[in-house]
Amino acid sequence: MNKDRCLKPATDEECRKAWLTLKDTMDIVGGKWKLVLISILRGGKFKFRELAKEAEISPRILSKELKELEMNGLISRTVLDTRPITVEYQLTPYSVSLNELISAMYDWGKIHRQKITGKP
Amino acid sequence: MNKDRCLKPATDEECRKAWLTLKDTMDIVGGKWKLVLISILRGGKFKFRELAKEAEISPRILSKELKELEMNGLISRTVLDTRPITVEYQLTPYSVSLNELISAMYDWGKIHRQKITGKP
DNA sequence: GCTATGGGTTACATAAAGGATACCATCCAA
DNA sequence: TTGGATGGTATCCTTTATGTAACCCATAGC
Repeated sequence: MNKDRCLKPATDEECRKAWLTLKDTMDIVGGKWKLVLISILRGGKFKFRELAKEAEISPRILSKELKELEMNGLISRTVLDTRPITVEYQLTPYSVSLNELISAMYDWGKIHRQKITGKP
Repeated sequence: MNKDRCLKPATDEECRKAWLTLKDTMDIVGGKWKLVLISILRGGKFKFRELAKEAEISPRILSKELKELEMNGLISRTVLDTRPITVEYQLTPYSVSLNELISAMYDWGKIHRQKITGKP
């Protein structure tokens, strides 16, 4: 099917698949924190508490979000043999595949803000 | 700032703005129904009950989602002078500005599914 | 008046997401 | 043996999102 539009010639099944794919993406980078954490991690490696402080997120939620991002191959978790141990989180090479998407979201957000505020 | 990465040289303030912009976008096209409705409306005009049936969404939620999409200029609502009156919803020309974003979401969803399932 | 159609709204209930706080475990150093 | 650093968990609670069912309003036909 045409990826840009779900036009009438497409079957219902094809249309459904199209937005299921969109839904998959939303499930993985949607929610309040995923893109915030990815944005922060674009700045380099962070330890658990550093991330918590940077994002102003509670440890419970941070822990959950990091697990989900790791499960989806977007970040890696490295335990360092220090005393006491420290854990570093960083983006994986695979996470680069999100660049276009994030860029598109950022661009549209700017376009839309211009439209709403009327400012250039 | 560099729109692709939030690197260390950027100030905290700039980083914050970057993900606030991402958040704006998520607020408008995120959630369970927005992209589903936009996808459906790419197929043409729909009346209220047609949309409800097509998306399998309850009238209460549909009403709310349509109002939000309309407020953001993405769809238009036209009352037709029929008996009883009917109301048509359709995408606005502005909604075309979302094409790149939706395309990027769709592409990444496919890429990611391939990675997860291992299938081509 | 009774019923049907189209476009919703209201009131209520449940599910999912997010947050605050305290706490646990380990290691080490004073 | 007490206390700080680090990486979390456990518990409880609030807020937001979504769902269900019934209902309201106008009009038209019978």
